Amino acid sequence: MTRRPGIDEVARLAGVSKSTVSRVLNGAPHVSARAREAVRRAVMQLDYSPNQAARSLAGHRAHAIALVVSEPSGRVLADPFFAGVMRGVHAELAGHRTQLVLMMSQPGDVGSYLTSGHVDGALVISLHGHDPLLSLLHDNGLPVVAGGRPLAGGPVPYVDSDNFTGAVEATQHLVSLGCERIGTIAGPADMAVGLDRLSGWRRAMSGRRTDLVVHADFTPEGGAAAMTSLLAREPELDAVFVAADIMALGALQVLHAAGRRVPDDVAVVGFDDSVPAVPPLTTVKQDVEKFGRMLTWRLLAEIEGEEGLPPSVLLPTSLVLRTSA
Amino acid sequence: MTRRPGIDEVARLAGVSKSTVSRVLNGAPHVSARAREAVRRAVMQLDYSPNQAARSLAGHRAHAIALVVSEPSGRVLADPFFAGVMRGVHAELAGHRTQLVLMMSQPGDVGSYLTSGHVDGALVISLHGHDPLLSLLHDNGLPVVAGGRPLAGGPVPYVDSDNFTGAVEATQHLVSLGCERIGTIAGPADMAVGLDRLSGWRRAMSGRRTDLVVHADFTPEGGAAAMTSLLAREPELDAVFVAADIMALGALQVLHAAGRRVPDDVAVVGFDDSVPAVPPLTTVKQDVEKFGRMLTWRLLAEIEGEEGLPPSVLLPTSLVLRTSA
DNA sequence: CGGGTTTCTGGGAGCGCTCCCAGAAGTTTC
DNA sequence: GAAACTTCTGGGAGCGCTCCCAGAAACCCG
Repeated sequence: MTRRPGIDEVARLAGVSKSTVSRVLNGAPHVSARAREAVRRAVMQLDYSPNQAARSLAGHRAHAIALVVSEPSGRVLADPFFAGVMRGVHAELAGHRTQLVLMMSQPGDVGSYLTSGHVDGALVISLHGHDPLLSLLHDNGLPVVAGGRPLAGGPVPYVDSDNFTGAVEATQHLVSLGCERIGTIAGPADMAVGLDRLSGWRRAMSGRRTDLVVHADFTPEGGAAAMTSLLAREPELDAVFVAADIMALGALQVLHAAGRRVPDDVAVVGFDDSVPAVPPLTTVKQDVEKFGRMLTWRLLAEIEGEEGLPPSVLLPTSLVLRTSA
Repeated sequence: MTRRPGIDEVARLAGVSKSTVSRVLNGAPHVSARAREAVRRAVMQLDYSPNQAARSLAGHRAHAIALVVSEPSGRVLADPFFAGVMRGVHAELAGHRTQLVLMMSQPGDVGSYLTSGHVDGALVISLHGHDPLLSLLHDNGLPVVAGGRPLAGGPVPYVDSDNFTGAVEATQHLVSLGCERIGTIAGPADMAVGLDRLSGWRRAMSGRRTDLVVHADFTPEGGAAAMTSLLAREPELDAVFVAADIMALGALQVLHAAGRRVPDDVAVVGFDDSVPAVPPLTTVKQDVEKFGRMLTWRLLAEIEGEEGLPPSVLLPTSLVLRTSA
């Protein structure tokens, strides 16, 4: 590896000082067009790329943000929801000269790592229960935005989908179909996304039987187990609202194996619009890429110290009718 | 944000010099047990965490590796294969005090960024065609390991699944079932993973009709389109080897919509064992998490300058029999 | 056309570590 | 008991930038 050129080499070649090169690189004002052009050419010619470590050290900015997956299992990585969010994060980051550092929260060390100036801010996703991580970061003055409403509340801004309304619409659709015994495979009871979708189902079910609830963990296996138990509890079940397409995949397998036709015997509505299934799922669509973009935009704005930012953002959902209900 | 303690504060509290603290932090030899313990306590007490930027700058090590997704669309992010790999990468990285920086290759800038000492090495995944990225990095002396055999060959070590053998087994299974008109939905023609699985199919089909090939792009939509065109070309089709479960999902939808029963009318074998489907897919299983771990282990070993490393690794696959064939 | 203002520029301190070097302390060997 | 190690320790240069400061150059107005 040939030694990389430094900023002073660029400066020498361009016939200006280090300071001027630095200004050009950082888009600072007060640089003549001539100097700017000379630097640009020198950079090109030397294929210069500034040393990130030195920039961070001198500039007190890490030029990086963390995406913290607050879940040891890494389950969320396999979730199409996460993939979409990540695409959005990347899209928003493009052009910001900011790197994305991925972390999986092993309770304990992550907090102090993050608050030590290694990143300029953090996106925390898949938050469970009353995880103290968020307040830890916030109290240390690190800009943070949560992906999904934190169950514990608190001052940390968040971006979330309108899970409640989405669930209401999904369930109302099942009701309007004339279904009588409508169950739900809910998300984890320690996540807002799980509770909000369940609340939506409850709301739309008001006046009806609301005991057909099984919580699962946003995995296909969890969905399958939940479906099995729902079927055991109510063999006459004729509809189910599944709080995530990924769980619906498992549920669909169980229904198929049990000889129940979908939608004729059991109508199914999912959430996320993230996976193709047989039969194609009627589901609540959310724009996950936008979710990721909003999250990132919000964090970058926070880092830049912008004023008058909305505390939180709720993204709309919409029901997509297909075959399963 | 209260000012973070520096290494000299730790040194003062522990009653030793900066150098000694540094040695303890980096696990260097020649430190007395007494000093080591004193430093450990001071670190604890101050909740000290070293400044990464300064470490990198002074130590000429970034303490980070990049995971480069060589695909602008970000398609691969949504692939369960990628999720598994990422879990493996993380697992292997744990305990190595090394961060994971995620990059999506926008041809051009990535190369010079990576070779500028911002990371100690790179994992390049989802390589298409004769992408010059790999040789660019390698020629600049950056440790690199490819995830999936690079089509262009070259000296870069890689980790891959035994796609050829997997495809042979999958196809042989269809043949042994007595299927007559066996098609394949192959992966992209500019990726080794696509070509190798296709070669496997061809090999197992020797002596038979091998024109029923449609390439697709590892997405459900691509799989659906390919299935449609296959069906149009050969309505009597009675089996299909789909080079990825994620594409099989789309294919299954098309078969279902066309009124073809699986496996009675058309037998389907997938690859990856990554998604639950209706009916459950007979598929070629690969251990993606191990894939990620191997990749990372290999890269870290390369960075450490270990000798006698295997040039490349081929992971075994196995056929999992379920309902679809 | 002189004083103010604004735009541009270079010099150089210092960010918080690592790592080389040289010296102190402790251990072995004949 | 002196020489020859080995183990431990502190001092301090320097990694490659950013950013503050002060001075030079250009511009503006009455």
